[in-house]
Amino acid sequence: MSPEAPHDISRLLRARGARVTPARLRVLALLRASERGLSHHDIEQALTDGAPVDRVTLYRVLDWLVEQGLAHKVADEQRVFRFSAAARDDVPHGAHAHFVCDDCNKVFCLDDLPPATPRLPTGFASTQIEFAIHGHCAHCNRRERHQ
Amino acid sequence: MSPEAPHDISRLLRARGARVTPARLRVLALLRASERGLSHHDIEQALTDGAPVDRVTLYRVLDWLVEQGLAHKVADEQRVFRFSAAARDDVPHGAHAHFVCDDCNKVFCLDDLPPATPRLPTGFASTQIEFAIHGHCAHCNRRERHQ
DNA sequence: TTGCTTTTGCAACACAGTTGCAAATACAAT
DNA sequence: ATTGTATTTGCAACTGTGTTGCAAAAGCAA
Repeated sequence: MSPEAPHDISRLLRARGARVTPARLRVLALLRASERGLSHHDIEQALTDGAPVDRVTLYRVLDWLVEQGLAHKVADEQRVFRFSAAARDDVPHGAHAHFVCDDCNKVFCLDDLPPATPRLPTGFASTQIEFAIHGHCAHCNRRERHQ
Repeated sequence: MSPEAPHDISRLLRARGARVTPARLRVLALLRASERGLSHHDIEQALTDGAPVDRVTLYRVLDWLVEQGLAHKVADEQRVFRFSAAARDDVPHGAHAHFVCDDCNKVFCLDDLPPATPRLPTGFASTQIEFAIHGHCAHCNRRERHQ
C-alpha cells in the first residue's frame, strides 16, 4: 500500500462537499494505509502523531466515513466493529458482494458479483441485499502457508 | 411449528448426560418453537410463564446450549447475539440465509435459499457465506399500510 | 436421605458505543 | 483579513450487552 499525501486525502474529502478536519484526514489516511481492518481501539492507539483524538469524535468520524462511502464497517467475531478504507471508485452499497477476511478483518468489494434477488415469503419486501463471503484473503493465505 | 412436549426436550438434554433444569427446558423449548433467532432480551421477555430467569443464568444457559450443539449463536448487524435452535440433522456450516426486517429488527430464517458459492479472486478462500436480505417483513408491511 | 457436583442468583464489573450540549473551528461571504 | 454561521469537536454522563466471583440452591446418584 503506497502512502498517500495528506493533500490527496484532503481533496477526496473536499470533493464530497465536506469539511476537511484534522481528525478526518488522519483517520482516513490511517485506514487507507492499513493492511487490516481496524477497531476503534486500534485506531485510538495508532493516532500517536499530533493531538490525541477524543473517543466520541473518533466514533463520529468513523461513522461519517462509512456514511460517505469512504470506509466499511463490519462486526468481527468478538462483535467489535472493524473499519477499513473503501476502494477508490466505490459503487453505491448494497449493489455488490463483500469478502471479509477473518484473519486481517479487511473488507474487499466484489464488484462483479450480482446478488440475485431471491423469492421471499408473501408480504415480505426487500430493500437491500447484504452478501458477505467470509474466509481468508490472498495475503493472509500466503502468510499462513509460510509459517 | 409443532409445539413439543417438555418431556421430549427433557430426554434430549438427558441424552447428553446433562442435568435437566427448568431454565434449560424452558429456553430450549422456546428456541425450538421460534421461527426466528432470538436475542437474550427477546428470550427474557418471552419467558413469562413460571419464575423469571436471572439475566446471568440465561446467558449461561444459552452459551451452554451452543456448547452442546443444541443452539446456534450469531451476532446481528447491531452486534447483538441472536440464538436459534439447531436443526435435528445439522446442515453444513455456512448455509445460513436470513431476512432482516429493518422496521422491527427481527431476523427470519430462509431455509430454501440457494447460497451458490461464487468465484473469488485468486488466492482467496471462502469458509462461510453470509447472506442477509434487508427489507420489511409481512407484519410490518401490513402495519405500515394501515397508518 | 446423604453427599457431591453442577447450576443458579446476586452484586459488581468490563467494555463498546451513544447522547446532549456548550465551546471550538472550517469555510464562505463580506 | 474579518465576520457570520453551520458543522464539528470535546466532555461528562449514560445505555446496553455480556462477564466474573462467590455463596446458596438444586439435580442426581448411591
